Amino acid sequence: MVRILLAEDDNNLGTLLRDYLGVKSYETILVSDGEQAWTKFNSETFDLCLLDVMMPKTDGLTLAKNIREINKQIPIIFLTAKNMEKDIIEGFTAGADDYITKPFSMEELLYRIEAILRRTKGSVIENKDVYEIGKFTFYPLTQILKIEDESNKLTTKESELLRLLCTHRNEVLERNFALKAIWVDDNYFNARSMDVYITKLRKYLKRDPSVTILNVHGKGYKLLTK
Amino acid sequence: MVRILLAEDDNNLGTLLRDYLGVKSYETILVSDGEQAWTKFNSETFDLCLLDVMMPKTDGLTLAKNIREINKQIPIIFLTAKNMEKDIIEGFTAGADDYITKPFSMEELLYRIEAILRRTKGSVIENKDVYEIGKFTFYPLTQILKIEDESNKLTTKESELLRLLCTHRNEVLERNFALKAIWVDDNYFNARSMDVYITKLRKYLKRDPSVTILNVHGKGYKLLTK
DNA sequence: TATTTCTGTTAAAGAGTGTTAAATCAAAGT
DNA sequence: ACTTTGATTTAACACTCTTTAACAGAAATA
Repeated sequence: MVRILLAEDDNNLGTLLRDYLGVKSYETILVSDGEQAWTKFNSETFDLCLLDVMMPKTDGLTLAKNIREINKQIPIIFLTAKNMEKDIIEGFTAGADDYITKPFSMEELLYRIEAILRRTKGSVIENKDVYEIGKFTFYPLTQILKIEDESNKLTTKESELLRLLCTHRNEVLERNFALKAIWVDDNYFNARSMDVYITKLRKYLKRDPSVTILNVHGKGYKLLTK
Repeated sequence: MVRILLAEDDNNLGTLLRDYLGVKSYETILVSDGEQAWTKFNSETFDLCLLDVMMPKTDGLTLAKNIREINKQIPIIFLTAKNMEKDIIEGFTAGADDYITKPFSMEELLYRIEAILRRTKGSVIENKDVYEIGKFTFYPLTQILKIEDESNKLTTKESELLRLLCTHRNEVLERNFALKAIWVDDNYFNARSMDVYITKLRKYLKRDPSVTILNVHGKGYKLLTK
């Protein structure tokens, strides 16, 4: 059972998140300011912290700094407002941590959480580490894509994108979702970068013609294995 | 046989839905509050839940949460009032689930149900992935339309529209229905856009003169294969 | 018949995508 | 610190998809 400490002062959003994460079977403890969060953190054990940056008493960034002093491992995800200075956040999110910008969809947040847990804890989550794609076998952990005699070591970005396509097989993987998940920021240039990676993946996947990455105009991509 | 658990406290609407879904050969069990629904859910097996959000005893959202705890797979569609907070619903409908806003047409609901079953269970429904249209063969998944030697890769919109025409073969596909299904919004411009696509499809289908897309003035289109 | 609304068709504009190559960046070794 | 290597981003160009505009014709309505 994964335990999450959620510090969020907007009570509506807070309970919504707690309930949603609960449904997804994460045990989530909700507190509404930085001081409570600090107290909770010191009296119980958690696997992940979800901290609003703007909070009463102690703000999220300071809180994170304090938490880091006594625990260098625990993943921290910040919930930030859209207009927040990027520099400030990035200073704190270096390392294994991450942040997500309001407003975000529940699905997005869930993806971040799973991604981080996948990296830190080993396979708490349904961390499938083998995908069969037509004649290919894809090992996201080692980033290796095999077909018959040939074996390719994918780069990080290639592998992450292919993995997302796999988890959304036969349905549309939305551009924005993939961008936010892999590139964090979904600006024009990252979008173009992603296009380049789609081309790379298509090149790899050419050896089995029954495998296609289909574009859905204005939406995203669909991985088909006919 | 697909089994649906329908929880709806308005008895008129409830029986109406049950009968309609019955005609469409979904075995539908109707209950009128959240507690009954919970009891039924635990004593029998279902393929899909259709839950009114506002219900006596246990409301739909809470019920869904309970159901989720013991079954992570089953698709849940909420029936919601028009004025309900979108955020709240979306929080719970992320993932494989969906919701539909009252008032809705039966056909609309049916379309949602089929869409969801298509995604979750593999092809319970006429998730036909091949349609024969006169001398043509149409593969909606890969968006390919074949006739004899010629093979055309359709665009997303072309393919979706042709697919809808196929599922309504020999009956009228209503403009509004197609617009909502494909374009989401049924405003003037999208309607004109759809006209353009009808022209495109007719152009493709010219090679077999026994295939016609007939206009039904003021209603929609009918795909005929004589 | 006159008028309005709806449909058919074509072409253009605008936005999105595919691809290749060069530039930049970052890590690792010398 | 310098160089090398490989990954990633940026740039450039061609092309595709979708929407919008424009005009013409058909069907309904008064």
